[in-house]
Amino acid sequence: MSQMQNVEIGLREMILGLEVGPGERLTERWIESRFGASRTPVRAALLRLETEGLVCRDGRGWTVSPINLAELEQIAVYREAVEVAAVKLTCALEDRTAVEIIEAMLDSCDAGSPREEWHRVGMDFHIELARLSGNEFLFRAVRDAMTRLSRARWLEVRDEAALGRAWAEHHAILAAVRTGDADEAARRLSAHIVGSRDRLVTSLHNDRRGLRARGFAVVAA
Amino acid sequence: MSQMQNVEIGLREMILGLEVGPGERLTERWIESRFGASRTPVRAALLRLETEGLVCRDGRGWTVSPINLAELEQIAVYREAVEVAAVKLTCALEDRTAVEIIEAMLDSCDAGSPREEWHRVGMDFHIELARLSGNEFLFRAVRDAMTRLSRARWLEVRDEAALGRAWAEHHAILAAVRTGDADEAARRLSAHIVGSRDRLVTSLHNDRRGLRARGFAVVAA
DNA sequence: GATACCATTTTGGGATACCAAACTGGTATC
DNA sequence: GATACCAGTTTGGTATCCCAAAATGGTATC
Repeated sequence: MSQMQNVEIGLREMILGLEVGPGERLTERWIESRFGASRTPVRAALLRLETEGLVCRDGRGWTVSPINLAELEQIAVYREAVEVAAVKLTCALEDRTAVEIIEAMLDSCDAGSPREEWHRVGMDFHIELARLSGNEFLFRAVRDAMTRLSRARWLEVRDEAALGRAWAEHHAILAAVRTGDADEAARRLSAHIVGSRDRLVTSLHNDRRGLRARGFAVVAA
Repeated sequence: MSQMQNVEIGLREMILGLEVGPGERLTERWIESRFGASRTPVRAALLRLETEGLVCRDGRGWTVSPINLAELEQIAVYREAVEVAAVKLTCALEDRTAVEIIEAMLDSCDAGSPREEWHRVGMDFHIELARLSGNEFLFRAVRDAMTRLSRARWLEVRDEAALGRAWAEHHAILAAVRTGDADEAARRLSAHIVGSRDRLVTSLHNDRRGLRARGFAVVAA
């Protein structure tokens, strides 16, 4: 494992896990000492994370990207476009048995599962569903979009009801895919993405004061 | 202008302009001497171009990404998803007068314009059309996809008829956008992308021997 | 007390030195 | 002639050094 991957993976985990807060300043020297690497791999890692939207330039320096409500809304529109395209492709496949793997993944989560598990499975559902399409670009688009959404989903004040609703919607989408009903799958997927976005943005909007109090920069829509 | 941008822009131009052939090996030291920069900015530039898909790793080293026919086909599907989503958003806007700027851009190309001009305008049409949607992610997706297509479009043996057809299709799409007919715009845009892809892939497939003879790596579909 | 100014420190951009791994070319062996 | 092997070279990965610009903090001035 090269130092660059070390820093890239470690720093990404810190950012996605909110160990460094959105909006926080980062210095190359701090990262250097934090991971015991020199500045060369640190800079390489920062350049990569910049393309993922997890860090951004702040004048000359680096900043952990703030949570941006306007961006979250735009991402939802983007997701709708690419995820619906992907699921339609998947429905057109002859062999759609792979959906069962995703169903098993969903079912591995139950009431006793930790929050982290629900969080991860909720993202992987969309990523793996896109992967089934076989289109590398649609897949990467979904994966990258979910990465950008990851922190916001952590911050969302999720009630149990929302988790259960998402779980049911995911299953309904898979059921449509299993039968090859592209229109039904697309309709349900669209509704799911739009609904999730609304709940997420509303929740973050209501909580933005508390989040800022925790040192998390939240940019309004 | 920082050295990193220098190298990034210069190397991107060399790759897109086919001054370095698809599949060609690149060494950091060669780029270093070619642009009079040290390895630090060279590495930063390579990392960026890697995310654009213009260079890729080849074991430990770097390679100018080969032309990949399978990738071209997948990109077309991806483009269809994001461009259609973007144009539908644009049709839903109240103020769509900005399409006139794009029409003027198209009209700036005539029979006397150099090939480079047609090439650039043909890409910018799609990029600027996506920009009108106001969705940053859809815009970036289209821009990045067109960047990846750029070299293949150069290699395509274009007859005048194909240029004229694309020009007419572009105008027809804009006409539909101007009247706000989202379905019509989407239909025409879809057909245009699919048709362009077919011509492009067919042309490259037929020419792949000649291209390989020129030292251009072409990966089959 | 507010502010303008200057010395100091910090920071990112870049250049270079060093190293280990991979590659190359030639040679010796069969 | 083919092949195994070895020394020399090249290459990317990393660490470190230098520099100019920006941030910082203290001080003098009003």
